[in-house]
Amino acid sequence: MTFKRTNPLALAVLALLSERPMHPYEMAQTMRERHQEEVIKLNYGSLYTVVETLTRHELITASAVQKAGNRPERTVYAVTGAGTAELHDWLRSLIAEPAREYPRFEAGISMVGLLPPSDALEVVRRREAAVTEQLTALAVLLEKLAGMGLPQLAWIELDYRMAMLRAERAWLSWFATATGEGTVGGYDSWEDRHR
Amino acid sequence: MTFKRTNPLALAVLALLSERPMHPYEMAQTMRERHQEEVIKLNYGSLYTVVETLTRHELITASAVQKAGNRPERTVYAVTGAGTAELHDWLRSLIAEPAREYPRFEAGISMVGLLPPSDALEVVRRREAAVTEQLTALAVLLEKLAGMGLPQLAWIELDYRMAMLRAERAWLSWFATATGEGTVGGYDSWEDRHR
DNA sequence: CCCCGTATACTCGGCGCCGGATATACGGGA
DNA sequence: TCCCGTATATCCGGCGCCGAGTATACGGGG
Repeated sequence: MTFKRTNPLALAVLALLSERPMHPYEMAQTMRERHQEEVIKLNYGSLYTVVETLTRHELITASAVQKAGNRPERTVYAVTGAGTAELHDWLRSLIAEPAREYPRFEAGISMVGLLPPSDALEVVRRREAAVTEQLTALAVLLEKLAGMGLPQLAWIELDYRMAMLRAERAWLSWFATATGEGTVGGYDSWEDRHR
Repeated sequence: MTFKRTNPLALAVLALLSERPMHPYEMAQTMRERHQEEVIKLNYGSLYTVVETLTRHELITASAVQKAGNRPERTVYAVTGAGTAELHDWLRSLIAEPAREYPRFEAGISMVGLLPPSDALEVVRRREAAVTEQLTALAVLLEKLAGMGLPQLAWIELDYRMAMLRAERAWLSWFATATGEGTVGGYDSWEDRHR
């Protein structure tokens, strides 16, 4: 069976191992240091599962079993040729081909008519505030990274995320206003349903 | 153990059953007809699992077992009081509180430096084209729904999605241009790494 | 009247993901 | 020297999700 590109954590593993061989725990540490866990969900349990799966598909191999002092053994892995190929191909398709991902907010907002308009207005405003907070937090982080001398390419994903969050905030602001003024299409029957 | 709000399909089930009692297969049909599967991932296997879980938590109950002709038995479910409360509360938190969702594109673009600049430019342009296609497809669908007399509130999630897609397209366009011109921060070392 | 494709309605095995458990080593304070 | 909190490194049971499989009924063409 061919390798299924499900968990992006596997992508991170391939990327890390193409720098140098590592053992799983070290991969996790490195991801933390580089703020990669902001972008790719990291979970120790999943990490070991992913490493095992990659090994089974011969995209990485156990290159050594170290034993320093009396510490538990640690298995060091290295990327194979097929692994490097997989990394690049996966990366290209990840960027080139948008994938349907079913964001939870879309599910929520699609049912907003189930809430009374006043409640809807309140929760949307709360989200707007939360998004604004995320934006300022990102701006701070970005300031810090740029201050450390990192080039834009090193935090390009944060740039993207900020653009998306700004767009979301603008939409939320519009929707809140339209709901408050009662100018959103279908407002009258919406209000009628809730009395 | 308290009910975990993981699968949004459970939200759809609660919403459908607060209209009227249904059996699982009918829920699926209804979701299809209303284009809900565009927003919430529908899978028969998951549907039955979700229904069972909701039953276990007494958010819905099997209200009847029908047997029409010689067809297989079908179990009809109805929402309980606790279920209605859960629906509203879940909905409110889904809208009010942004959840980290790790979009795959963020993972991809964060590693774009691993590709040579020319390859990066190509795949980003391809995504830009794909996003544009999605936008025109959505515009067509939206035209159709509006033509059927449905109010804006009935397709508000498509409105949101279009706003997000437009923002993404704008960002992709900027990034492609900056990469092509070599004006993205860190371009020189990026190019150097790939010769 | 038979055949076969489609619709109806659900079932089931497998697998990946998660979070908590496990076990040892190290370092600093009392 | 003892204790305990933190770091190191991995393991494992359970569960939810997925997609393919099953079985019957209906309806239209030949």
